[in-house]
Order: sequence, then C-alpha cells, then structure tokens
Amino acid sequence: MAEPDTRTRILEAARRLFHEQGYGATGVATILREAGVHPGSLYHFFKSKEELLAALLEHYPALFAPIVAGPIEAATRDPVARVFALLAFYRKGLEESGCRLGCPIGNLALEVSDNHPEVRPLLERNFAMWSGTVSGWLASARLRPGTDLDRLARFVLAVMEGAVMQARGAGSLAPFDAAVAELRRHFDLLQGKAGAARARKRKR
Amino acid sequence: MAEPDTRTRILEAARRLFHEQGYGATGVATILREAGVHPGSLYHFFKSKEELLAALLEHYPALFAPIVAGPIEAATRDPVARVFALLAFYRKGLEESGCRLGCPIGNLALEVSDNHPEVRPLLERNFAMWSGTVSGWLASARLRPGTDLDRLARFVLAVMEGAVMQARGAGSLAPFDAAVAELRRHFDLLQGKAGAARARKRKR
DNA sequence: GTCGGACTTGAATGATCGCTCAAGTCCGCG
DNA sequence: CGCGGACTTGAGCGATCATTCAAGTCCGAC
Repeated sequence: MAEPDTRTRILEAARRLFHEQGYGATGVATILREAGVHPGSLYHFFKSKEELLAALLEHYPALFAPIVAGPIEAATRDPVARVFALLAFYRKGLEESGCRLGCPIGNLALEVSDNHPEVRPLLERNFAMWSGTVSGWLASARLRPGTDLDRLARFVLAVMEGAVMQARGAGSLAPFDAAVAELRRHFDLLQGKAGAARARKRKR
Repeated sequence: MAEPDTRTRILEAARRLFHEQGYGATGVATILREAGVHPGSLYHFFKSKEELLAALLEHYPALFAPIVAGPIEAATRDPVARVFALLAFYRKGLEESGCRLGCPIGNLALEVSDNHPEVRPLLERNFAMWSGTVSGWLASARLRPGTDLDRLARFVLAVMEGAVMQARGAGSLAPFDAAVAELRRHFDLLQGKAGAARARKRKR
C-alpha cells in the first residue's frame, strides 16, 4: 500500500476531522498534523480552509454510490428493504461511535450554511443525490396510488437526519430506533399492510 | 420599558447570536458588544462560555410552553392540527429569515454534542420536552389502534429537524414543504383517511 | 457613617486562529 | 547539463480567541 499523495492525505484528514468535530471546531493545524503536512503544502492545493471544505463536498457524491448505495443494491433487491438498509447503515455509524458520529453532510449543513453561503449549492447537491437515489429505488415499489416518490424520498432523508440528530443529543440509539420504526409503519401503510401485527411477525 | 438587567442582556444576546451563527462561530467579544457589557461582567455571571450555553439550554424549556405551545393550544383544538401548526411555526421562522434560521436546539445539538458531552443531557431534555408536548396533544387524537404516541412524537420531531436542515441547505422551503406534506399523509393514513384525494379537498 | 459584598470597568494575558512567503528540494524536459 | 514549474519546508504574520484580574463604583445593612 503506497503512501497516498499529499492532496489526498489532506482531504482524508479533513474529511475525518470535519466529521468527528465539525468544520469550525477543527483547526487547520490539526488537519496538518493528522495529514503529516506543512501549511504551505495545504495552501498550495487549497487557497483557504473553506475551499478545502468545498472540495470535500464536491467529492462526497462520488463516494456515495460505490460505498453506500452500491453494496445495498447488491445485497437487497426489494426497494423498501433497501431504504431501511440505508437507514441501518447510518445506525451502524452511530452505534460504532457511541452516538457521536452522524451524517457527515447533515453535520455541516447546519453549521456552515449560514456563514458560508457559497457552499449551500454543494450541500443541496448532496441532499439531492441522496434523495434521488432513494427515489430511484422506490420507483419499482408497489405503493399506494398517488404516492409522490421525490417527496417520499425527501421525507426519508428528513427522518434520517432528524433521527441521527436526536440520537446524538440523547447519546442513545432509542430516539433513532423510534423514528425509524414509525417510518416503517408509514411504509407498511403505503404498501397496504394495514395489520401492523401481521407485517411485524414475518420479519423478512 | 426598563432596561433589562445585565445577566438578562447577556443571555438574550447569546441566544440570538448562537441561533444565528452557531456556538463556535460566535465569539465572546461579539456577545459582549451586542449586550453592551464588559468581559468582567459576563465572567461574573458565567464562569465560561460553555456555562453560558448551558444556562441557555436550561432556560429554553421554560420558554417553549408559553411562547410556542401555548398559543397553538389556544388557537387549535384538534390534536393533529396542533402538530401541523407547530410545524408551521418553524416554517415561518425559516421563511422570515430566508431559510437561514432553523431550530435553535437542533443547530446546537449537532455542533456541540461531541465536543461538550456535559451539555448532552440538556439537549435531550429539550428534545424530550418538545416530543412530550406533541405526545400529550396526540393522546386525544383518534388514531389507528396500536399507535405508539411517544414514538410518533419522536418521529414528528425527526421530520421537523430533518426538514429544517434540508431547507437551510437548499436555501429553499421546497424540501421542508415536501417532508411536511408526506408527514400529513402519514397522519391521514393513521386517521384512516385512506382516500388522499378526499382528505386533501376539505382543507381543514 | 462605614463596611462588605455585588457588580462594573477595561487593559492585558497567552494561546490559537487561518494564512503567507521566501527559500529550498525535486524531477522531467530541452 | 541547466532551466522551470510543481511541490515542500517551516518560521512567522496579524488577528482573534476565551479568559483574567486589579481597581473601582454602587448600594443596602448595620
């Protein structure tokens, strides 16, 4: 495994640190230390800390398909099951970090959108890609007539982000699981599985 | 209108600034300027910036009932309508600020929960109070049997926070409205209003 | 009247912030 | 070999960060 080049090491360190501590709370000095790089190098590739963030946000959508969506699509055929596999992915991230690490985009969205308006389009592109993927999955689901798939996908994203937020605040997975369980119910109803008891029993 | 006392002016300035710019991005110097106060005074009342935040988070639950929940309860009797009036309240905040100001707790939850674990219980208390209020409202709603009200309330909170987050990222109310519309559908289904078209027509 | 504690004043602290830049190394190309 | 551009080195910039503290004002209690 050859040492990755400088630019990559910087991006990787920044990605990890922004995810763990947030953008504002991460000093450039920390990124430099973690990447094993000197200030001049960083500012050779990125003309500011903010542009480093922008580069990261541009990079994210390219990672989502291979790392997150792909494995789920390979392992799961049923469209609705895919959605919940996606939520399980975020749950795993929460669990493994003691409810500290959430969605890398969502974290930044609230922190950064005000003070740095120029990254807003990048945030929206990430959200759009995420919900677009979910919407694409659901196209082949048998849902009640009149279901707006884009709307439903935005809804799933909202539930996920809100659930992650509560879990991090509480330091517990309970609120996350509660929100996901209720989302499951919504899908049950959309699929016409009215009797919750029966649907619950045959747990895939 | 007498000038409020120093401690109150500090809290008020901090509340506004933390809401507008976040905790980390707000310097103590800014708080001092906005409150018209000298450093010594602030540190007389609060032994650190972090304790100032804690005091704020302790104060919030006391504001929710009179300012948010109270007026809604007075204006609206129907439990489900109350929930959507609550969501409309946050929508108004987004609209009036050009999608910049979201939920004051949610903003802080993601930013602060990692680096300052001691405020986590306070965040959770705020979330619990919010969802507790919603849960209380829904107790008198006629929903499908087997509906878990606390779970449903956590779900509503997740949708709200996630919707606000997307709206701020996008700089548009569209994702917010989409998420809320889908939540409306969930409640329609929970209330047995299967025919979406009919339910949509008699718009309250 | 005077004493003491609550509160204010505001200069100053060291640390850390994001960032600059002149000098130097390295390597491919002529 | 020698030139030039890509990249690295690392000291150091001014600004801002949260915080401190000695001095001073104010006011109610005795």
